[in-house]
This record gives sequence, C-alpha cells and structure tokens, in this order.
Amino acid sequence: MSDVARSPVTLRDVAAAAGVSVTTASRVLGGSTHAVSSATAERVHTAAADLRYTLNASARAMRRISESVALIADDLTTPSMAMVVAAMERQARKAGAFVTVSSTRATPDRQLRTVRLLRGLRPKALVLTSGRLLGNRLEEQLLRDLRAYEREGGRVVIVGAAEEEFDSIDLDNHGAGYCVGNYIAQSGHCNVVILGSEQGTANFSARVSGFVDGLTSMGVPASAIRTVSCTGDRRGGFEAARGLADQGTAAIDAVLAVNDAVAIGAMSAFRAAGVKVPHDVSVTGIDDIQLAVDVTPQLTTVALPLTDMGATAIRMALADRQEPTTLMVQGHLAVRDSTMPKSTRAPCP
Amino acid sequence: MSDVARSPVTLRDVAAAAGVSVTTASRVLGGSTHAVSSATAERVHTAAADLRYTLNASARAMRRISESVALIADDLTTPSMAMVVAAMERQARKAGAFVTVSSTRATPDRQLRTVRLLRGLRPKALVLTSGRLLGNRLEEQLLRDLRAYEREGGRVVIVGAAEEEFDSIDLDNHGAGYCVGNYIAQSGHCNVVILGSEQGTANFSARVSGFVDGLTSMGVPASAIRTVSCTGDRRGGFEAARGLADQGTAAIDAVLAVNDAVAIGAMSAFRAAGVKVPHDVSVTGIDDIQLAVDVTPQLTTVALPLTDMGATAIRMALADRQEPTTLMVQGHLAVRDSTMPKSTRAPCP
DNA sequence: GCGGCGGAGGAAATCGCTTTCCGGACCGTA
DNA sequence: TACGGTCCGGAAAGCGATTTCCTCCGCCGC
Repeated sequence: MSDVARSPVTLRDVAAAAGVSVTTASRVLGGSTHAVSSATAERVHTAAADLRYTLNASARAMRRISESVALIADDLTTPSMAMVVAAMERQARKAGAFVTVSSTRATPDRQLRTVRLLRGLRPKALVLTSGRLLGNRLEEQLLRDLRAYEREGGRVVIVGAAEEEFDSIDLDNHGAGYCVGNYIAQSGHCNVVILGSEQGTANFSARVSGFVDGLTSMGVPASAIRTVSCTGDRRGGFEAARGLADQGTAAIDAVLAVNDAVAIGAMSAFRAAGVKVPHDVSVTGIDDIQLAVDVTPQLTTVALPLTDMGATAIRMALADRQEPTTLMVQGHLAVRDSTMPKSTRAPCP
Repeated sequence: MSDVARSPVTLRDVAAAAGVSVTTASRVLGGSTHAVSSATAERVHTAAADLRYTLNASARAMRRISESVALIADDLTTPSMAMVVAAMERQARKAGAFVTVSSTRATPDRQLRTVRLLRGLRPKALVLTSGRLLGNRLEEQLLRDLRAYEREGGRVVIVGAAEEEFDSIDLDNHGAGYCVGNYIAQSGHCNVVILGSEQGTANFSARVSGFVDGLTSMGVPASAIRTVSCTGDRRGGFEAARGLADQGTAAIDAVLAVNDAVAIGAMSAFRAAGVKVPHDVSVTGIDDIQLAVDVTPQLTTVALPLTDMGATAIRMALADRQEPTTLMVQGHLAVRDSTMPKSTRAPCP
C-alpha cells in the first residue's frame, strides 16, 4: 500500500509493479476480451490500486471511440434545462460515459464556435437543445459542421425539435396546446385570450395553434379567441395581463399562456389589479416548472417529460443505430387551482 | 470548399492539403510560439476550414496538460447548483477549457467512483461541490485519491467549505445566518422558530448557529428560539410549517428557514393553513434562488454570490499557483416582502 | 568576406494506451 | 508420436497530435 507515486503514474508503471507487460495490464484494466488468467489479473488490479492508477481516457480515446457526449444548450440555468442535464448525466453514467456541457446564449455565432470547440473532443455524440436554433432552422454553417461531424462517425441528437436529418426528440407542442385548449373549452370557458409571442420560436407558435385547435374542436368559435403578443418571460405575461386588466376582464373567461413563466407573470398582474384567479379568470401555462406548484393558486399546466427526454437523448446518442429517428414525446395536463369550470356562465353560442 | 472528407480528418490531411508538414500545421493550428510565416499560416487555416477540421483534443492532451475541468456535484438539479455550473462553464470557456459534470447524490461511494472515473480524463482540475461531503470530513479513501491526483499535477478545488489541504471557496454560512438573525431581531421579532436539519451538512448547522447568534446578539433570549428539524427541501419546510400551524402560530413572530426551498415550502403550508405571511408570521430563507422573487410574497433571504463562486472556482482551478488558498465569501441580506417589522408587538422581555 | 544569429520549416521521437500478430505451453485426439 | 485447438502472455505497430532537435537561408556587423 505505498502511497509513493512518481508524478504521472502510467500503465507501464502498473505493469512493472505487477510484473507483467503493458499489454497484459491493458487487457486487465481496459476490459479487453482477450483471456487473462485470474491470478495475473489479480496482481494487476492490486498494483493499480496501490498506485491509485486510473486509465488515461485521452490516451484510450486514440484507439477506441471515446465514451463521451457533449451537450450544447442555450442556457443551463433554466430549471427545465437543469432537469434535462441531470437526466442526461445519470443516463450517461450508466453507460460509463461522460457529459460535457456548454451553453451558447442562443446566438448562432456562439453555437457554431461551441460545436467547433466540442468536436475537438471527438465525443461519441453531440446533443443540441436549443429553442431558438430549432425555430429558425439551423444556420447553414452550423449544419455543415454537424454534417461533417456525422461523416466522421459522430452522432447528432437534437432535443426539442424534429430534424429530418438527425436523430431528434421532439416535444409535441401542438399537442400540449391542444390538450389545454380542449380542457378549457370542455370546462365551460368560452371567451379566451392567448398570451404568446409570435416572434421566432417554432415551439411557441405550435403551442398557440394547438390552443386554437383544441378550443375550436370543442366548439369555441374562432371569434371568441383573441391572441395577445408578448415576450416569453414573466415580465411579458405581467405586462400583457395588466393591459387586459386595464381594459376590463369581464368578457374574458380564460387566459392561456404559452408557458408557465408567462402564466405566472399574468397571474401576478391580475392579482395586482384585483382580478381573482381562477374565480374571475382561469389561467393556464405549459411546462410545469417547479414554480408552478409554488405559486398561489397553483398553476394548471402541461407537464413535460423532461427527465425522459434527457435520458432518451443519451440513449440515442450512445446507441449505434444508423437511421436517424425522430421521437415525439407528449406532455400531460396537470389540472390545479388556477382554473375552474365555468359551467355557471352562458354556454358558447 | 470541398465538403468531401474521408472519415476522420486528421492534421496530416490538413497539412497535405496546405502543402506543408504536419509540424507546421500543428504550429499554426495549435497556437505554438514557434514562428510561422503569415502566408503559410493562411494556407493552413484555409485548408483546415475547407476540411472542417478541428484539432483532436484527446491527442493534444497526450503531450500537453488538457484544458478541462471536472465538476463533481451532489445534485445538478438544484437551482443554486445550476447557477454555479453555468458560471463555471462561462468562465472556463473564456480560458478555452471544458467542463464535464457529474453528480453523486452525495453518497461517499459514488463520490469515490466518480473521482476515479473523472481522473481518467486527466483534467487540469477537479472541482468538488458537495454539502454532505464537506460536513462529515472527506472520506479517507477519497482523500487519498484526491491527494494522488494532486501529486500527478492536478488541482483540487472544493466549493462550499474550507479545506486546509486544497484550494477552497467557502461560503460564510454562519455569517449569513447571523445576518438574518440580526435583522429579524432588530425589526422587532421575538419568538422565533428555526427550520433546519441537524443531520449532517455542516452548511446547515452553521446557518442555524448563525441564526441563534444573530438573534441573541440583539437581545432575543435563547428561550424564545425554538428549532424544528426538517429535511432541507420544499417538502420538509411544508411539513414542518404545517405542524406549526396545527399547534397555532399565535406565539410565533418569525420562521427562519435554513434555505429558500424550505422557506418556500413553509410559506405554502402557512398559506394553506390561513396563516398570513408576513402579517402573522415573517419568513426568511437563505440562498436567493430565482424562485425567491417569483413567489408571493417575495422572500426575504440572503443572496449568495453563486456566480462569483463558480467563476472563482474555475479561476483557481486554471491558475497555476502552488499554495492552497482558502477564500471566504459573504452573502448579503435581501429584504423583501415576506418579513415586516413587528414593532407593534410587545418588545422582547 | 566571414562568423553568427534569427526566422522558417521539417524529420523523428514521443505521449499512454490498444490491438494486431505471434509464439509457447498444454490439452485431447488420432 | 504427431497434430490441431485453446489459453496466456509479450513485442511492436500504430492512434493524432506536440516538441525537440536540425537544417537551410538570408542578413547584419565588423
């Protein structure tokens, strides 16, 4: 059990200590299929433990494909992204792989630079999750790098949008919206305001059209649906809702927000304006962020299988299929306290 | 601009395309100090761009120390950890380094295995952030591996606790608690309940003792301070507060939670029980997670310089000083809506 | 005119490991 | 006894870069 170890302990040192060749040591420690007698293996293991030796992953990576996955996200600080990252890490570890993370503030320039940088690690896969990027089609430059990377044997997985060309896991945004619209219509709401941003993100516009389809499927006339544009964050919801409150909310049964942050902003504006949620107006979100259950009233929303998505992304990344496949995952409605049936009101025309 | 590239493009290919030796290509692309004429450099760069080539980080790592940092955390999903990770990533990128993350659920066994695994990457530094681990001293085994790693030229940085032996960034947990206790006492609260878990985490017990010291420093008698034990998450706070509400909160002026999650859980239990915050009871947290301002009422808490800590950790990790240094960072009180002066009540005895 | 110096480029050794390829030992069978 | 087949173990050839040397060349100062 000597703790003395010349600076970098190498496989050679271990082999010498065990009295075998590096070849044999490599076979024992590297999990080769080549047979090694258990007595020899034992000696090697002991030597390695004594020297506190671990195989050098970089050196290994030169002869075998490395077991690492690079994650490129817009922003690592959002709660949902944290869930995804954690799930990825967990799943990757199961397969003995590493995850290296990077964030690009959704700027195409940084995305490209990040992909370049990370490709240098020759990871087994590149996982991109980016709302922005996916909406406005991948930049041509980025696409080229991604293709070049796949040509070299790498795997590209896109989380959050369907991409014909690569593996991808898409969230059924339209379905989520539909689900909400349907429920809201069914529970007797008729005059509805949709809070959403048109700008960019395909995610959002899919949700909005889902709202509309869900509502009309249950007989809500298009004329009873109004869309108010706002930014996709808390402040956007707040300001939009304040605008509504100023004009009077008597003719509004429900406000459908494009995500939870907007919904929460809206609820807070309503509260400030004395509009009671859900009594006067029902409010819904999409995402089911942690906050959704922490606010009062708890927010009715659509829970997204973030953890599944992360795990699946890694599974795809590490699998060795050939065909690019696209998976579509569904959220499910979580009815809570920010909505209530409006059966007492007059039915829709 | 040919997009054709035999599977793995190597430096040799680039060199051939540029009509130079690999040596020269390496010097141009690898940022060597050896002089290269600008005309030649230009040719190499063009060739590399045409082939969409990026240097292989693994191969580079064999001759030079790699620019990567491995982060080992208890749990990646907590909001505060997400902030730290994001800050680390940002700082690392500035230095052209990578961050690879892993989570260990705070079990010593997994910690050890993770360190072993990650050491294989021969990162320039290992950054450990773990409440649990730091509380009950590092496991002996782990310590050995860490020491062996440093002997090999690696750098170990501990975030969240002072460790003589390694670089470390410590949060002044006692100071944060003191700060809250002081403020609460000053603003006229007398009967105080502290919500905290005794178990394990040195972080928490330091905060708790900070609360007590801060309160007593302003004349609150120890007899007016009660500590209720609960788990360190939202649910723990919720259940503890429900318990308090059941017994009646008439004799309670303030509830000091050991962190924001607990505080938010407590607020939600109070709300459910009809106890008004801050009118009936003031509530405080520590951490200043994003949620703290999103919740109603906005939470009075201690803002921790999470971003700074992350960035500093990476700076330490990448620096090449020799002396292990310990940094102590302070939080600052953020007074918001969940507390209000209780001047109307009877002064403390 | 000549020694020396610095700039530019290349050949080859090297990093730590994996992986062929090969050789010896040992087995059972013909 | 001879022969194919296993089982073990080692020598050596890479993997894709970086990094020493080395060479060559033009230029300056004396």
